[in-house]
Amino acid sequence: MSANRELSSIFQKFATVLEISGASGFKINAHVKVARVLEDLVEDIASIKDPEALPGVGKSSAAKIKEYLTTGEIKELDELLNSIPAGLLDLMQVQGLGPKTVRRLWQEADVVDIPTLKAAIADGRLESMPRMGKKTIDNISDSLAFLEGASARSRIGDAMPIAELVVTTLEKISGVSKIEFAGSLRRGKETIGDIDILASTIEPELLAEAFCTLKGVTKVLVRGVTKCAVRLDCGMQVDLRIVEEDAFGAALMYFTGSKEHNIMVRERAIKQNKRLNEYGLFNAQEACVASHTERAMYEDLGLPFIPPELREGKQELTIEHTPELIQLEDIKSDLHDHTIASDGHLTIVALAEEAKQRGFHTIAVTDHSQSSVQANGLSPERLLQHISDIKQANEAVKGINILAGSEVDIHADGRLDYEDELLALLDIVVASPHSALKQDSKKATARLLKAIEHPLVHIIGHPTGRVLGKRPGLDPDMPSLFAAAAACNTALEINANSWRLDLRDTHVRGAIDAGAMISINTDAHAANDFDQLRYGILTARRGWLTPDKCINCLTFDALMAWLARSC
DNA sequence: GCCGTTTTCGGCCCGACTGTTTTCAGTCG
Repeated sequence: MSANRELSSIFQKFATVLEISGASGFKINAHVKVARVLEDLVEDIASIKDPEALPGVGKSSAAKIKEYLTTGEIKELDELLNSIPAGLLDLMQVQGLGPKTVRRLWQEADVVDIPTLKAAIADGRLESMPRMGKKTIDNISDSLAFLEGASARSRIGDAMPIAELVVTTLEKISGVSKIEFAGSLRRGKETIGDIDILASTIEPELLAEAFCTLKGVTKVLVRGVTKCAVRLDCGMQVDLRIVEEDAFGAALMYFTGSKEHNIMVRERAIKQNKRLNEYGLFNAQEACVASHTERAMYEDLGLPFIPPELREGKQELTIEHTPELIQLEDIKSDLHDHTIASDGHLTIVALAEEAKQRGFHTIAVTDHSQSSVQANGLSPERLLQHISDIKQANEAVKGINILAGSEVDIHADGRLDYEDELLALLDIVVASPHSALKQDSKKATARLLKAIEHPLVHIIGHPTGRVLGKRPGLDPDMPSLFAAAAACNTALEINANSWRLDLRDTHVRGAIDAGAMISINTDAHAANDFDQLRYGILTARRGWLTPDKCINCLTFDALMAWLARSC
């Protein structure tokens, strides 16, 4: 919900202002935590009577939330903002500049924003400040230049192949016994800040040297004994940690995070009179009781193994058994794909052959409908011909079932882009929003509800229409969509394309808790689009999805029975 | 500011690296 997003960024801003103002770190963290809770909240914050019931939201934050919802502002924040130059908040985005330095720059060198910082560097004003040597100033200049050209976070679809290339390159270096990526990438987050690589080696110098001279490295940011960091030509930062092999599990757990998960696990250790850090789990006598594998660490803490995708500091520590989360191998069909009939690059047969190679028993051909002119959407006449072509291909291609379908546009008012008589001829109907993606929340909710409740619709494709980093997409009341999807047995899609990942992770959890079924599809337009399925799986796992809640895991007969269900 | 299976008060994760200083503050994750 947009109010959730607004309030989340307001609390984040609050935290930054508090930092610059020199407030207690715990108070700052409390605000960051509230920002995070609001960002992940699926329900509309305005519909929650008592925000204090949310974990991490106390009396004071709840009052601020209510104040904002009623008046559109938070007085305390406004007063704080008035006490410092607004540009100082931008300065906090510069790598290497923290609250102390920003404050000093302001009070001792009249630096109030990025332009005045640049001017201060140019006229040599900073050089006279204590603890401000040439290297520090050079680093600030470098960070400023980098900040101008960089986008904040990378999509998982960009980061994953780079991380895998770094790992496969470095594992060949002499002495390396273990190497794996950790961090938010291992947790499968849709966007990644930087890539964390963890390695064990008997020749650390050799590995550090190989890492710092990797192809594409434009700057070595850190070069220590156990820690190195580089920046790549694509703008991404990669960190390498070198750890003892015996402590690999402890380090992997620590550097996989999330920070919130680590804190929760650490607190659990403390309650058991133990101490946990990146080197292992230690008892009261300081003896290491677990460190080699993550599994051993969790076990000693009395926890089942927690899959990395669940480690977000939410309810994962309350589980009694490791949930059987969905895996790539569980997917037996792809139910949303395009051919050259609309904007795809493959023929029906080529698409089917590609799907067969991936081990699917079924592929659905769902080209665009008539209103998607930009995507060469099919007129009713062309669709009729297409259905005939698909049925013919289904006869010709052995070893896979080809379903005749459509990705039919959901108009702004919720009507579908084909008449019911035509839709009834199809094996499968995926209904998706493609236009009017800025309409208000109320209209978007009504629009999507109408599509979910339509008896001929099987799946809602990329329900919000968001594109990561480009457009936020629709902002409907998600819980009411989940309830309707459960009641009508309409599946909600996780579009696996890494630009979309829509539904997002938190929505997946909300949908399955409400009893709705999920469909994970690649929306393939070309052969290698099938490779993106892994990102859909990671998002699904982050949403605690198990195979029994996903229609793509059904056998062919079960899938056909599900498609034949009545609303 | 938030929280509670010892607690409504007293904790709140903690180590590595850099740059500058000469023993450590600041930043990062």
